[in-house]
Amino acid sequence: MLKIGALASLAGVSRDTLRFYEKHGLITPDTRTDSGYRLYSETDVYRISFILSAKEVGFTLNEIHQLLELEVTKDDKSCHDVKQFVDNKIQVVNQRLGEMEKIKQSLKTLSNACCGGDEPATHCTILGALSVQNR
Amino acid sequence: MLKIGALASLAGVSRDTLRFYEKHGLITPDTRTDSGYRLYSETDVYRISFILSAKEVGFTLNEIHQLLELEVTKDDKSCHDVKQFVDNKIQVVNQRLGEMEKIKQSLKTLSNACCGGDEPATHCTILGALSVQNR
DNA sequence: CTTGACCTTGGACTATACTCCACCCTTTAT
DNA sequence: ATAAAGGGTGGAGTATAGTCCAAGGTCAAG
Ligand SMILES: [Zn+2]
Ligand SMILES: [Zn+2]
Ligand SMILES: [Zn+2]
Ligand SMILES: [Zn+2]
Repeated sequence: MLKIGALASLAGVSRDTLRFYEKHGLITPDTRTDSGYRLYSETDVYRISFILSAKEVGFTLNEIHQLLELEVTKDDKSCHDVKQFVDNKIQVVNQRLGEMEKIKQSLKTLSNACCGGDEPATHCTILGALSVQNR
Repeated sequence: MLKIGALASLAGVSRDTLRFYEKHGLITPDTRTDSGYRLYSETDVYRISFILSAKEVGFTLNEIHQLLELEVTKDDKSCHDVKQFVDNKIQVVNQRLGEMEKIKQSLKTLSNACCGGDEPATHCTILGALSVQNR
């Protein structure tokens, strides 16, 4: 049984983060001492590790919450369910990637049109382009 | 002279948004009526248009604030300054793009390793991979 | 003179992921 | 016995970009 500080240092997060995750349903202490201290099991280190790994590949805490539910109920879930969840996320990431690519192109167009010289920017095409109502 | 509702509908934003932008220094009414109503000049339509255009190419309100300052003081600024501002932003967008690309790759690797079948997910490689401490 | 449209301010709420704080209690060590 | 280390709760603050609401003032028309 680990107290919050022990789990925190084993898992590499702060005590505050653990309490935050608890508030958001990502982890719960197994019990409490009589004085109210949280007591975690050793396997919770892996649970935190799961959370951190999932965060690293771009899942939000909310999505991780859903993933953890998949994990807990994995006897009732199929690989199909899990894979679909990930594939969904890939779609979302792809979409966002497309948007950012468009933004980058717009910025490049803007930048390329500007002379970049040392004269006053009164004639600057960037400032000009932004001032115009485009849609 | 336009009251807030008129400017809002001309510019295609809400009255609340205009007051929000004012609070953040992006726009200020020319005057107020005796009763306290905000009065804007017609050219403020273009100012809002500038803000919206800049938002569309990915600038944050904070950055737009700086851009607007460039615009106002364009006699003292050079094209070089303006271009540099945009080029900076391109760098930031590029970095973010790289991060998201990495995330996408991780997700794809995860997805590809999963059989996607209808059997229980107890053996699922996705769940497995996330549980393992990677770093 | 009253209704309705429009305006004012201030403050609360949304999502995301925490961090930091005050104030207090418990446990451990000297 | 006492001090330090660690734990508890509740609430505020961070950044981003607003939205929504309440309570009240103003203005034109019927
Ligand atoms: Zn130039
Ligand atoms: Zn220029
Ligand atoms: Zn499988
Ligand atoms: Zn699987």
